[in-house]
Amino acid sequence: MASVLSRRLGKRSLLGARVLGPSASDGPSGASLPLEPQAEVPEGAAPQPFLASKDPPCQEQPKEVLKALGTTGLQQVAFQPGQKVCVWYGGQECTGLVEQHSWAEDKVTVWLLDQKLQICCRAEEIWLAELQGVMPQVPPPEHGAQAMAYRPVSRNIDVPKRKSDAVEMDEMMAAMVLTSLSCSPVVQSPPGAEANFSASRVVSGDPWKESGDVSDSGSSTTSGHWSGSSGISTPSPPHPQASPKYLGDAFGSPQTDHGFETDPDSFLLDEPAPRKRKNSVKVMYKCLWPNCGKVLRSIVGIKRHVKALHLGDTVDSDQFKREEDFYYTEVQMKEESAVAAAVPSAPGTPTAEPAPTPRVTSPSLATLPLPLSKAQTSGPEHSGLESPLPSGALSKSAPGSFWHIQADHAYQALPSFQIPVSPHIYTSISWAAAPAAASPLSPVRSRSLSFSEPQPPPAAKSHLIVTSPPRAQGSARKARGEAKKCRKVYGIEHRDQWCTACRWKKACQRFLD
DNA sequence: TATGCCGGGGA
DNA sequence: TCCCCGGCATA
Repeated sequence: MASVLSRRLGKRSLLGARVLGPSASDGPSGASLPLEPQAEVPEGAAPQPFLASKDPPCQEQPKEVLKALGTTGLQQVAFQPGQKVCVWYGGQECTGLVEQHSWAEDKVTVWLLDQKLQICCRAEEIWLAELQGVMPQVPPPEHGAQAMAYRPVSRNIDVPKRKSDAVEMDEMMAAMVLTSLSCSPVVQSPPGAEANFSASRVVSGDPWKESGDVSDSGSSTTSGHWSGSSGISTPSPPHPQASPKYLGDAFGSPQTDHGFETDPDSFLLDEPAPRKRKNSVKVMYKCLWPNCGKVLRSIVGIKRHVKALHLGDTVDSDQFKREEDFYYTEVQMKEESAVAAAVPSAPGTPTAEPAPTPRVTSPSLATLPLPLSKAQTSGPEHSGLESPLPSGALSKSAPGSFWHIQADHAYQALPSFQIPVSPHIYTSISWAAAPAAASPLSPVRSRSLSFSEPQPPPAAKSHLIVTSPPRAQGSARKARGEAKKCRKVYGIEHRDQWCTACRWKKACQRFLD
């Protein structure tokens, strides 16, 4: 556990290092960015600052102008490529050329002449340069088109021809934008900090290609995730809000740094289940979500499962990032059962239906308090698992007194038994220090036995060896008591004074706890 | 490392 | 059944 824990903590520490900081956008642009899902970002996911979508001077002007022109809706303005427009960007009004106007999303891609970069914003945030009197070098051919742009009629423009391309491009841009929003915190930086950088980058190369590099600048590990896929065709990593279809991808947490998320997991994916114990105990990961109980073999799988199926859309902000860590638990089970449990549910196929074997245990797990808060789950494992256990027949019918009733040789009256298979098990909250091991005789395991016993369908679990309650209780390894044992009392040199049990290295019968 | 004790085995 | 001990878990 320690390794896993440390690794997990390590991941968290890595996450803590991610740069997606508050972005401290003091400018007009950054301030509105996180709150405005519609806000656009320069395409290419470049960390270019975004223009203020809500900037009053920006919006009022075009509104008035358009209203004056009898426009029914701002969104109806048609911009044509090459059109010279004004846009509020970087706290100032900038002129640029329209590159594309996506009608479907009402977004306009504008090439800023001053900044020499490309931005994407809503049509309503753009107004024609002529109306401002800022029409120095408008190409004559576009003049007529500009005039038509004032009319909200798309019929004057060859919309169908452009629409498909524009939509496609805008979808891509939107994807990249969303990606950059979630991956590249630099995007939210104040314009001034990035203007030069972005400009130089864009000027020197294809803006589309910049996404990957820019992502690199945001986080070195982030690039590993999607810079490779930042090609023109599929640039978008999942964004749960925008593209729920990507929920299946475990790394779609919107506000998380995908790079940090992905890389450690990819390591974990390949590594064998940590801490295999001598008795072929295999570590599984069980979903603690109520009524789920899915068991997967890999952390990646369980995270993916939790994220995709349970957290999914709720993962919306930093405070929820990696929340899935708290919805799964490590489970140790014997190899055979582990395999049986793992086979039906491959990590790569996170489905809602639990694996056969784990499902049997799920009712109990379903009673677990949902670890909604870290404080709630920060307790040791038994806080979650053992509390429901006493309801089991074993626990109630076999108090510890039974053990104490045993005679001096009680240990001999307790034939050893092995639990061949089963979800016996100790579980531990993933980030809590787990017991060093699940000894076959540990009390934890004993509880686990009772924990598994009330399972309804015994027939379906024929592999579960039903053990007699007294034995189950008696065989539980006694917790180390505070009472002095013969060895301590009499010392090793007076071994003859020890109780028989102590002499035989059995549980002391003289100084019962 | 010391202690407690389970599991196993020999007598 | 008595007795012992290897080995493991835990403090």
